[in-house]
Amino acid sequence: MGNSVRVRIAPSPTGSLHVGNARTALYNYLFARQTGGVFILRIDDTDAKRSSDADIEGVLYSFRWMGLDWDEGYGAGGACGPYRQSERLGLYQAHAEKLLADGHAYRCWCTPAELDALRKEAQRQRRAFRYPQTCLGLTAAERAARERSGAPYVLRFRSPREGSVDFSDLVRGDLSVDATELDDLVIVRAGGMPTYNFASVIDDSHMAITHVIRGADHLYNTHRQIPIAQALGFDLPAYAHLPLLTNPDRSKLGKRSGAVFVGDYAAQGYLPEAVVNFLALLGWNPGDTQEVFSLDELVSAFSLERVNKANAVFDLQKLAWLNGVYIRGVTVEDLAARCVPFLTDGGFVAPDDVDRTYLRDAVALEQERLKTLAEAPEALDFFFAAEVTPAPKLLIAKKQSPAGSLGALRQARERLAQLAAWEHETIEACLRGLASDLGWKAGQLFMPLRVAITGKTATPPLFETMVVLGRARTLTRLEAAAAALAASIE
RNA sequence: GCCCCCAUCGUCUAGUGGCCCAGGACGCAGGCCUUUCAAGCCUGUAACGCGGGUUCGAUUCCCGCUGGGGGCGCCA
Repeated sequence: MGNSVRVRIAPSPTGSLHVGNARTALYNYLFARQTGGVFILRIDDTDAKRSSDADIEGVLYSFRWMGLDWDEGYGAGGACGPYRQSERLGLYQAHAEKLLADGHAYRCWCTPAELDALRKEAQRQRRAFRYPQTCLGLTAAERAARERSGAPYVLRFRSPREGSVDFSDLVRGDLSVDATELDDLVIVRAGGMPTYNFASVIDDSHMAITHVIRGADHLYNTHRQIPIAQALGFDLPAYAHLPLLTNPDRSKLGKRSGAVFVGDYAAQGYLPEAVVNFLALLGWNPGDTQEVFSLDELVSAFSLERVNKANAVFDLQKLAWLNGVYIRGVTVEDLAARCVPFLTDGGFVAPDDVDRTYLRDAVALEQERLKTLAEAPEALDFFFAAEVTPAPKLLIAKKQSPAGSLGALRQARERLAQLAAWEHETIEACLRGLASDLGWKAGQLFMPLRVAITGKTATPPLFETMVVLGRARTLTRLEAAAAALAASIE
């Protein structure tokens, strides 16, 4: 297994996992699992401005939530550690010195302000900005003077000036960029921190990454990284650039469209299974008509060859549908357990005082109605509320008078109170009998009763609801509803 | 502005020269079922961006255009 697949996901610790990065992680995971390879997690935290342990945990939490476990890397150990770039500075420094010594890199003293002015000028002249290699052209004396001055400097990579940088992408085919388009990019910042493109190349090589699978927004970075890797004498990994996820307006998925973090979807009551399934289908398809996949099924069905090139709009409606599919697919016990956090947040049940049986029976009635877990509090409110307050108007049966409706409510209460057994069949027989005695259609009677015991017009089936609610609650609510209707008639 | 990439129903997509007057899914509309709402089932709606080629024949190949996207940081 010396040449087995090794892939990595390298998030920067921003506290939240962007769904685009989640999709990239998923594809890396699927590819690794399918090939029997190794899935590695590296923390790319070379931007010291934003990097705390808490931020890392936030990102890792989302990976775990999706079920993407990594074999090697941050928190899992491995032979290529440490897996946090801020702890690998010595390695980058050694490579920087090597490039400096062999002329592939040079010091640059240009200040951010100077560069900014240059960029603006280039823009004014309507041409692409490229670092003019000012500091490369310094005379030995000038260079010595700057070095003596102790002024801060960065290290720039000396990009090739001729030819082109070519590679064959696993999803997009042959790609080429003319060397004249390449800039002398900064590889080490003032202060010694490496930049993304530099640290990434070194780590991918040192961690023996065989396939770099990342978003298409990195396409140009690949053209910039290849010369660096070559200058360092590294073997190149294979590359696969994934189509971008976009907003409905086709722009790169970002803040402007609301929820973009995995955590947002968890909070909105989406199941990880649905999110994973949905993300997998954005940019990839199995070649047949299957749409619902477990993570394991994805592992065997996935293939880089079937990844698309065109960007994909992140379509909430399809996610919602898939979420419903999964909600209906899990066991009632499982669903009830998943609803608990939302119910406790809504104040409907106390975390440590949940009547599991009652909760399970109530959830069972809403299972095929819920689109998200977050809907549970509102959907189940009447099961947990001390009382419901139906609008008197809704207690009046269709095509019947207020007085007649009041009578029906009272009779229903009386008859139900006398039932020997509180079961679906007995309740149904009782109420259908009442409707028939009244000369009403069943629906005419059932709707007011539904409103009386739940407070709303859209609910699970009436008899099941009464069974779960129990006789006591049902009778109390019928009584209260009758009183409310009576009051409104006067 | 410059460079690169992409282009099938509103959306996710199948399609690799004839099987396609383009298939599936979500959505939407209608129907069935039915005590409401759902779920389920059925039916319908809707697309190959445009113009040139190549070919007996183009959604499929080539070129151009148009449109869209990404990149152009001492962010990743």
